[in-house]
Amino acid sequence: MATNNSDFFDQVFQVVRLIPKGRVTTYGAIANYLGAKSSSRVVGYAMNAAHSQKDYVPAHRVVNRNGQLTGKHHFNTPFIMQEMLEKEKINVENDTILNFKNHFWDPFIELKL
DNA sequence: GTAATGACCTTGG
DNA sequence: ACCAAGGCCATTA
Repeated sequence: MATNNSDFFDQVFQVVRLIPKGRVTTYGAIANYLGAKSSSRVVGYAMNAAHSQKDYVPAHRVVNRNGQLTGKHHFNTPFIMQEMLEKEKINVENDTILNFKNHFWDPFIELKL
């Protein structure tokens, strides 16, 4: 361990960066992909540190199981997240992604673990 | 060092 | 079907 306890965090960042444009995923999916489905909270916490990361992390493409933009308030502005998603051709209304299942990006299927 | 919180999810009543 | 509580891991006070 080279003084890098971001092991789990780095994993999350890697997966999030791999999310293609116009697609979204959930914390549980990432956690489950990493083998820690019970630790979905840590995934969300990792996103909190995403801003501290050197590389940009599309945290706006990560939402909860309900497809709700729970972490929009953690961005620079609470509107940036929805704006970004709309730019990705993703319809967002009432802080919730429409056709969420249609835009859902599953690492298990896409990354074929 | 202990206690409480958090961008969540699952299960029980 | 709806409401409530627990669990998991890490960070911060």
